Amino acid sequence: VPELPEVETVRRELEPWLTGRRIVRASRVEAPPGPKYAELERAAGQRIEGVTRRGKFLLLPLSRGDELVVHLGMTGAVLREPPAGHVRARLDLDKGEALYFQDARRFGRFLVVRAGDYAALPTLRALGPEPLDPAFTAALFASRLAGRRTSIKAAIMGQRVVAGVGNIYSDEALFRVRIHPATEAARLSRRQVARLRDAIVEVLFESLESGGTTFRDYRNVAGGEGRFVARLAVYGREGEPCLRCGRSIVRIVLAQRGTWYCPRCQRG
DNA sequence: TTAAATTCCTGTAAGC
DNA sequence: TGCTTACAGGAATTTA
Repeated sequence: VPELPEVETVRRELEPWLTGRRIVRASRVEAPPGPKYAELERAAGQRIEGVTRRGKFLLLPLSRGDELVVHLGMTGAVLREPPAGHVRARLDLDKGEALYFQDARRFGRFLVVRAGDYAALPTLRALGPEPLDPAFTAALFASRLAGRRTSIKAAIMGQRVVAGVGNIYSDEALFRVRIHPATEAARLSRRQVARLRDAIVEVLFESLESGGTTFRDYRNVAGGEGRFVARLAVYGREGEPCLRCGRSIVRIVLAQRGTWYCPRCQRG
C-alpha cells in the first residue's frame, strides 16, 4: 500500500525526468468517465513545472495554471514503460516518451484541477502537517490530537492529524513506542505523544531510505520493489514472534483495517 | 465538528 | 481442477 515513503520515492524518480517536459497528449485508456480522471485531457499542450508531494498526493504544477493531481490509491503505479494491463491513463511527452498510470483496483486518481483548487479532494484540502518537515513538532502533534476520542491508530491514519501515514506505518510506529493501537488518542501522555512523533518520523525516514515497502502491489517508476518489507516488525506478521519479546504477533480489526501488534509489548 | 459506517473495485486466496 | 466466496484497503460519501 503506497504511503508517504512510497509516494516520495516515486516523486524523486519523476522530478528529474519530468520537470520542464511538455505534455503532447493526455488520455484515458481503460478509465471510465468520472471524477477520478476529471479534466485529464486539459494537460495536453502544457509544460510540467515540477513534481511535488503533499501526504500521499503527487502534485505536478502545469504551465497554464493547472495542476495534475495523482493518488496511487491501493494499487496505482506511475511507470515509464508500458505495463501488461490495467493502464488507466497515459501522458505522451515530447521526445517520443510516455508516462503510464496503471491501477488494477481503480482506487487511484489522475486528474487535472486549477492549481490549488482542491474542492473535489477534501482529504488534500484538510491535510495535516508533513511529518518529515521540521515544523512537525511534538507540540504541534499534541495540539492536533487534543480532544480526539477515536483510537490513536485511526487518528494518525486519518490524514488530518499528520499527513501520509497509512496502515503499515501506523502499526509500525505504535509498536516502536509500545502503544496499543486502540488507545484513545486524547488519553496519551505528553511523553507518549512526543515519542510517537519521533517514531513516526523515524519509521517513515528509514522506509524512504529503503525505497519504501512492497508488501504486495507497490512498484516504483522503474517497476522495481521497495525493500523495507524485510524490516517490518508487526505489519502482516500474525503468529510470528515479536522481535522484542518473542510473543506471537496478533491481528485484530480496528477502524475497518487489519491491525497487527504485540500483546505483551503494547498493552491497553 | 467529529467519528463511525458504507461504498467503490478487482486480484488473490481460501474453501468446497 | 474449477467454481464460489471472502478479503484486502485510501479516500469519498453517507449517516449519526
